[in-house]
Amino acid sequence: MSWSEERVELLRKLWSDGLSASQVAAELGPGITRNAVIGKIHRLGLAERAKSAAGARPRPAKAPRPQQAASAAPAIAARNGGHGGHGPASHGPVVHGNVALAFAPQTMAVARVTPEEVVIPMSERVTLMELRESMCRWPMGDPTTPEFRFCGAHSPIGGGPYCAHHASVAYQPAQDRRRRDALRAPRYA
DNA sequence: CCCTGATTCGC
DNA sequence: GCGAATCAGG
Repeated sequence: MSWSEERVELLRKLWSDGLSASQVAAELGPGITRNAVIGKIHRLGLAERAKSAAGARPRPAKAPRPQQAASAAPAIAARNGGHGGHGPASHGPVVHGNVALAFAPQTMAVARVTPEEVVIPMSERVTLMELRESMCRWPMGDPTTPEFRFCGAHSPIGGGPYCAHHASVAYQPAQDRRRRDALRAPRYA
């Protein structure tokens, strides 16, 4: 992998946009590491960035709290904390089942915010390369375009795939299944 | 432990 | 010039 003019140009753009070195590396594709980016940045003399970008939070750590549905989320974590099975594959289905219980009739009325109503800025979303085990895997955008991203918020739901907010929608009760499925599995022409 | 950028130094 | 390894820090 060499630094073609194209790559350097993209590097300059993304870096000046305030993306972190690892984020830039992910955008440039496999074969370009965070270290490679940082090294190049220094060689290009781009080390000093505008403070606005440096002070900003490049990390997608905090997703906006789902105002009311959040109260149901801890119940899910509590339930999952107790059993023995480890590893994503083993507890996935269990999470699903327990969540259905967590959203008992008295609590499920609160899950009225859809993912589309919660604005997660592009800068906080993550690409597949940036997605970590600890991040929310909720897909955002059209997967057939380069703009496709994942939510990326750190998922507090005991080892589950989604952040509290998206879990609240993903696991809506059966009566809302039609709307839920429309949100989860959009068709792309 | 997750991440950040900075620096060194063998290639 | 390049970037993995390492460092110092949040």
